[in-house]
Amino acid sequence: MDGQLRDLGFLHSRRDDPHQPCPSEVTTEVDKHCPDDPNPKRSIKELDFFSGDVKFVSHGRDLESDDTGRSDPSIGLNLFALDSTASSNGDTAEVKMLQGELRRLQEENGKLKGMLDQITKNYNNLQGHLLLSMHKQHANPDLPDHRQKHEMHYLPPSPAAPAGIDVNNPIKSNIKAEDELVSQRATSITEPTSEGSEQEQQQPQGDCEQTSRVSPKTAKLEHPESKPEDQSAEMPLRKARVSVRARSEAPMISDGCQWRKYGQKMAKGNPCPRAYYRCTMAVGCPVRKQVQRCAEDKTVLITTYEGNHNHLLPPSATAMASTTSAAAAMFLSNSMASKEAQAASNGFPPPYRPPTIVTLSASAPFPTITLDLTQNPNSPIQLARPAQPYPAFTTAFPLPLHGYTSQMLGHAMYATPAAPKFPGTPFVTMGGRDAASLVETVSAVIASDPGFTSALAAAISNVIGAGASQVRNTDPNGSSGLPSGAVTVIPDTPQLPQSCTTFSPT
DNA sequence: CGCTTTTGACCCGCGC
DNA sequence: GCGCGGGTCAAAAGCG
Repeated sequence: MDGQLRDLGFLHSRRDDPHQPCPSEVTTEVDKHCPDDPNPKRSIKELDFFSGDVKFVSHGRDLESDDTGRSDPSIGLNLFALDSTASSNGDTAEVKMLQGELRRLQEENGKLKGMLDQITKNYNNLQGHLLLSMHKQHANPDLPDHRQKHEMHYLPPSPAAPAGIDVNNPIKSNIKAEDELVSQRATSITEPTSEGSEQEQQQPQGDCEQTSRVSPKTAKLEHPESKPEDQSAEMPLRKARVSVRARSEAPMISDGCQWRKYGQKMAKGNPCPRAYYRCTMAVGCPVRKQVQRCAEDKTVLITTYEGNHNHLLPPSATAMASTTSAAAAMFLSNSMASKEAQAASNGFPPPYRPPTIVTLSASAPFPTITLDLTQNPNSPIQLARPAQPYPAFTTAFPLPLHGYTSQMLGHAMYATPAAPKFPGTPFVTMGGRDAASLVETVSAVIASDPGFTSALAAAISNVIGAGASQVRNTDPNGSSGLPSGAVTVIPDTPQLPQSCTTFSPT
């Protein structure tokens, strides 16, 4: 998890927060999109959510890895260029002050690392408990009826989900995802093949893991000869979607996939038109997405995904796909056993008390889980250390970096009927499976903040002093020509080993 | 010229 | 049956 958190890279917005002035001292890619942008059309085109080649390396890591006061050139951010300049100016007092600050930051980094290690251990323990309990539940034929019926709602009617996560069987996919997360946490993730998915589902119930993945109920529902009335009665939710709410001035967020617009409609109750896109990365890809601005807040862009990709996704697309699919899986699995999840969550130790809430509606023909990246119920967000030297982070970076991973999910997650409105519908807390997709959701949360890049730049410049180095953002297309002093962000956004945009348990 | 976007028409499900 | 709204189609227009 250390690597995952450190590598929480992601995401920068091509179009920065419109409410923030373009940085002057700190030069970022955002500068390209200032009003004097020579290519204004491009600049406001899209908010790049999960650009795969965007990297972010925590300065703490730099400090730890290099005590000489020089940053790793491969990282590209010369955080300590001031040392030489200060020395050349003979300002030894300032140098000493900076060195003291450096030591203090190193100590802080060590503390945080220790905290992170502890969290990682607890997380792994929790995963183990969760998997164990899930195995027991699947192996237990005396499962309560309501639980079994819930499971049947979402079991796969088709042989296999084509791309990655078996969103039609979230328990199975979650188990797999968690297994792989445990075993390959720090390794690069390769794209799964659809053949792999098929093999998984077609394998006999041999070992314990597969027994847990393929329950007798699963096998029953996979056979089309099941009574139609049974299916219709047991599957009230014919389609599910994942909606992402993000604040952006751009007409569309860039999620790494290629989309072609095929329609636009005026939706009732919203003065903003709804645009319809289909994935064009592969012929016949069934994935659709709708993009519409929120009626209440036009700065909020609502992107709704539907369907499974039938092709492999580029790295830049897997983060969003994993996020949405994980959210969908969480939603489905949680809706299966909301009571159990709530009971379980209440038993979690404080760091793992699931922070995410889900609202469910049994009447929705198209239940939608909404990743709301526009608000933070835990506001105001503060860093763990109040007397911190990164004021820009506390003001512009809406992520609670308390060190407790669960709190990173401060943004609410909703499951609603198609319209992403949040009335006072009953909600349940998410179960421990949240942890499996924590990183993806966190990445989305960070991505949601269009001011993240500028905040990062401001924070760094605040640490090292203005003008020490130019801080640039990376161009998702790699065309910006990263200077040596640039902030480099690790591209391997942590992701689930599988990826698909979302799911359709039809 | 090929691809994408636009936009009116059409289809379908649902409620009355 | 009718109207409404959501979703899709497909011809025309735009663009590089």
